[in-house]
Amino acid sequence: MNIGEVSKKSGLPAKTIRYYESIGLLPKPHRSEGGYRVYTSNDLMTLRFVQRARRLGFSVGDVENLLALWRDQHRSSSEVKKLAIQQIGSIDQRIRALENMRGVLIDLTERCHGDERPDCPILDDLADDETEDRFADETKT
Amino acid sequence: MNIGEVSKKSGLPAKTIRYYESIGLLPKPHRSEGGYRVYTSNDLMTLRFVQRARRLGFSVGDVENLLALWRDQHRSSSEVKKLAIQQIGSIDQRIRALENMRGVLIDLTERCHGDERPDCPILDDLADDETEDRFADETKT
DNA sequence: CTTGACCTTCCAGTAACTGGAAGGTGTACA
DNA sequence: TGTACACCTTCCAGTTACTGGAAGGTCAAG
Repeated sequence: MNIGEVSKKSGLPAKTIRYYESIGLLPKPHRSEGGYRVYTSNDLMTLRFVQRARRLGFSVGDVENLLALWRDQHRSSSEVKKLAIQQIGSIDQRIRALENMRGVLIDLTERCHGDERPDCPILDDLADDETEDRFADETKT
Repeated sequence: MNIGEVSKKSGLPAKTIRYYESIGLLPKPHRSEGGYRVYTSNDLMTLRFVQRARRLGFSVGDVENLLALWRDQHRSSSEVKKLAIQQIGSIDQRIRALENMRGVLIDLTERCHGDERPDCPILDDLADDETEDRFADETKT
């Protein structure tokens, strides 16, 4: 299979596959006479694995670890689970941060009449000295 | 005020303030004899505004628009509200994407016993051909 | 007159791609 | 046999929003 085909079958853009190869996440595939990358169905499985792990929000570095564990017949499932649980933690943090933003924005838009007039609590609050803490980052608690 | 002071008072790192200046988000401040940036309390207000808008997740480009509206006495509040509502929409999207990831990960970790043994549904599902759709990106709906 | 905190510019690196240019390959069709 | 066209190659640059670090200038105190 050429890169275009595995790209379609894995859901990873060809550019991205080459990029993953260049950073060492993926092993270098065989090359045809003409210099084209040639992939086996095994390679395709790896690409699928990578694509799914990325979709779950794992960083490229994490995917590297997951791939290593996947290939290691002697891994313990606890190592894998640990990575997954860390990932859930970081996702939870991001969700909380976004929900904070969302809350403030909802409040601001509800108080803004949104018509021709220039006065606007959104801008006022962003500028206002007294409003300090409503914009604070509460994700550290 | 020198940059260190406005940095403390605005919550923006000095590096970031210089960076914002370099990309044209902030106007060039006056300079002292020795070449130090000198900020007025007006400049400080702008820095605070920027910092708060960024904390609400607005992109630097959005902040530029918000700043322009803030400075424009003839703006209509509807323009501001529109930006805020767009921002809520994009936050909602991101939250939904993260919640999808979270759901899949929770399910995977619940099914993984996490002990010494190597067998692990997390890796199996990432690799498995039959598992396709559970990893699909449902944020487009 | 030196120490130390603070400031300056500039270059490079981060994450994870993405776009585009310039050019080679492979094949189907006239 | 030619040529059109899709597909492939490498390489360089750009994206977002900073951040780190080096090399060196400024300023106030002691």
